[in-house]
Amino acid sequence: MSPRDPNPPTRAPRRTKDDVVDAALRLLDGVGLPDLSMRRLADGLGVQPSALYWHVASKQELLAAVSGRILAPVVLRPGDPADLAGAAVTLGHRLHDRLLAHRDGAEVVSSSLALGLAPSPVHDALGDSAAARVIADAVTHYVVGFTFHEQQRRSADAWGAAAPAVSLTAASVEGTDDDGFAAALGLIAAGIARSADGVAVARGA
Amino acid sequence: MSPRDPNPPTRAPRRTKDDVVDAALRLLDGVGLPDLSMRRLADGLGVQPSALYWHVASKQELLAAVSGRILAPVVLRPGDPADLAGAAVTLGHRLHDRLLAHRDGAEVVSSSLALGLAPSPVHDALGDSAAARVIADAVTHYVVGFTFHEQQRRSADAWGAAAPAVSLTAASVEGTDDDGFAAALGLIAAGIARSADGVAVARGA
DNA sequence: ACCTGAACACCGTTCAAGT
DNA sequence: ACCTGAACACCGTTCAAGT
Repeated sequence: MSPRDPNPPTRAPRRTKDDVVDAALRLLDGVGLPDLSMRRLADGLGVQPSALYWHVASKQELLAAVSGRILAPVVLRPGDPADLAGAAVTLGHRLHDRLLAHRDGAEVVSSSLALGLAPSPVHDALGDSAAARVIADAVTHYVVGFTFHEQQRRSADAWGAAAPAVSLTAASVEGTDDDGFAAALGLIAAGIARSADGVAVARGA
Repeated sequence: MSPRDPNPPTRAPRRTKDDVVDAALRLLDGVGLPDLSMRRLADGLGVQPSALYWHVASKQELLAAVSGRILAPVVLRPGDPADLAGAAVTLGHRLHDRLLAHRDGAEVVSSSLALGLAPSPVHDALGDSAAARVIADAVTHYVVGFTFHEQQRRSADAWGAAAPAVSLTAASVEGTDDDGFAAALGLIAAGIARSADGVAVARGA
């Protein structure tokens, strides 16, 4: 065991920032955002709470990294529509899917985006022309907001079955949310197709 | 001073739920959502923290009541456009204005709406036809999300002047946000006008 | 009807010190 | 480089008891 031994004596296992973000994402899925505390996270990693602050500067920065993980697959891929409207709709659905893939995903991403701590994947994918920015804004805020609402409804239904409200009016139990989601996204797409470049809108008081 | 004296001896001033909500809204404007605690609120009212729980069941219920106050003026008024697209745009601008009128207004309203604890004024104003619901969803989520982002940007700029980013690309310093906002809202309006009733949208993987 | 006092079970974050 | 130990300054909420 020379000082340069490539296999030094096994020391206590140490963590990397990636490990911490991994653990945070799994804890999020396990207990939800309200119960995702730095102390619980440290517990799961077998570490003191203060140790986390060697890896991340704050809880907000950690949640931004978690958001980055959630959003990573929201990109344009070969074979995707080349026109702005088509690409925007594709990205919108992909974003929706990713947010639903993790408990409270929309809420986590919503605040990270608002704080400017996570890059917006739709903006990144569509480029930074003026028209693209407007479209990315509309799609991103609509999808995140809709999914946030959707996820709260689901967890409320799951916890207490406090009267399924007026869900009788819906024909299909599972298809309803997705249909409403797709319809409004189509609305935005129709707006993109119609307004092309110049958008005129009357300012209502 | 009979037992039925209409002007009984002045007792210690007591609070109503309205007083508590008023104080919460003023405290929100003063210190922002992260520092709006039940203890601070109780302090301002000259009361023990536990006393608040006689008036409200939880902090979330209190914030929902605050949201209700913020959103109260978001209604259709005589003289407003009668068509769905025009009414939706008018309500969108009115909602935007109300959210900006209070510190962290968009964040407070965003979670109250997601939790279903505050009624959505755009949905209420547009009625509950299938088309109206889709439009109300698009407008509400877009406006709340955009304004949430906008308010975080503003308070970040205000606190630390940590590099105004790429704001040089914008011609007018103050008009920029509003222009982007109106453009995307116009996009949605154009979608409403175009899709009329039947919306066809291709589901991108 | 409205509130106090005291407690329960927690938080995020900092920082000197250890290895 | 990575973590411990201990503390600081807080939280939301409950509940018996007071007036």
